[in-house]
Amino acid sequence: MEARCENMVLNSFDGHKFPLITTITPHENGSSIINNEMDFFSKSNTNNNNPLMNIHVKEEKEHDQQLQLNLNVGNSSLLTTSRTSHNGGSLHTNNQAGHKADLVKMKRENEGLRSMLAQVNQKYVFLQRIIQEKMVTHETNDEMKTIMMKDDTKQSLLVPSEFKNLDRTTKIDSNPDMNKNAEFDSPKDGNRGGAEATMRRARVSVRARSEASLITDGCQWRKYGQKMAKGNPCPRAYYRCTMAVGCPVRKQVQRCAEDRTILITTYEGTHNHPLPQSAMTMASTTSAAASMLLSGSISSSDHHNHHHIAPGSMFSSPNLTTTLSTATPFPTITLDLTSDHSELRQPQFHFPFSTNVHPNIDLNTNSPRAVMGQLAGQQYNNATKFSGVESSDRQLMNAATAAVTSDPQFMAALAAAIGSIIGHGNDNDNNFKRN
DNA sequence: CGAATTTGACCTGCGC
DNA sequence: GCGCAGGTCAAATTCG
Repeated sequence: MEARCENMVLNSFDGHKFPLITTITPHENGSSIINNEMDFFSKSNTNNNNPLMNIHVKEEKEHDQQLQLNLNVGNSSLLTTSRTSHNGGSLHTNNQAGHKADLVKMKRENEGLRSMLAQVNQKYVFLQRIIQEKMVTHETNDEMKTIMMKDDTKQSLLVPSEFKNLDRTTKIDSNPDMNKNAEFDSPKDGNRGGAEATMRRARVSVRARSEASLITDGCQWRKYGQKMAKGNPCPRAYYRCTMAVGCPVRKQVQRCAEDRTILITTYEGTHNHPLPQSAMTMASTTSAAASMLLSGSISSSDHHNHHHIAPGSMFSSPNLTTTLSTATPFPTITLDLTSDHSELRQPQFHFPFSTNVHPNIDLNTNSPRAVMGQLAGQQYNNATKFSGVESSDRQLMNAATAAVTSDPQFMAALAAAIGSIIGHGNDNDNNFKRN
């Protein structure tokens, strides 16, 4: 569906007769790139009423096949990013120097995006092969069933429902509806069983330095309570979202006891209404973090709470450190935006897998989907290699890998979140490239 | 005067 | 069962 929409956009110029500027750019690998640029500002174009006339459209024919391939895997978010970057080259002047500078800049962007797409595709194929192998051997099905039959209660607590459907999954993204449970809903939702409701009460805590009593997240909040919390002289304030009637989202705001310049904002729930653009960054970030938390909440029955991922983990950036706590009644993921936080020098992503795995992920790409794929693939590799991992854990790892990478909703949220992080980073988008 | 905030009461879950 | 702590409710109060 989304891919078809993208094609509609891409093909929306078919009926228009814009002059085509063709240039040939030598590529570093020896081949040449054919650049076709529609000149919307040509004097010959007397009937130019296309609403996209200010958009500088460039198409690199060399990459048509790759682009289509990624469309087919449902990677629309990346394409959106790609098109957005192209939009940055609007031609509002006839200044030739500026035009050339724009071209050079966009060519660089296109090369980066092409690299991202290639890596995404590579990871996608890799993960798909893994899943197909498992499907062929039925190893996953049998062992997962065995695990589920061992302790139904524990299973329901530890394995999100989308994982239970894994044995019915024959193709990634074949049934997006089955992944809807990745969302966490209002704690007031009475249809939830105890364990499942607990899973859905995942919280995302954001630490940020602020003198103000609230951080600006673009939403409208109404304070409905304040309490003194144990162990903190600063009161905790309770807010609910008032952007829509019945929106289940709550947030708690409290100053850090150790450093009162740090404001800790904890979000719970998912907005049931459209968000303004100003609210999208925070909402998508917290949503993605919560989804990651829920999707990663696969743990064996032992209580080794922390899973450490070396610098370069998916939520790490020069200004973002992520930790996860299972000490609280509800799983809480913390996004630390305080630039001088002590853990910044050793950013960690605590993941509630039972094994003390050190993936040491080499994120040599900026692509959100590639990051996800690398993370998932690396988890799979470590799960299969690590001698101390129990067989059931390996299977759960496999299930998690498949489910996380097959959940388009989660992928979209994660892409938005990482995209927002990248958007605030440097121009080279190297926030995720660490060693 | 309506909306937002404050604040004490109340409810719930959990550990002992 | 009791006490504690977290979370929510709603009447009272404040604010624009």
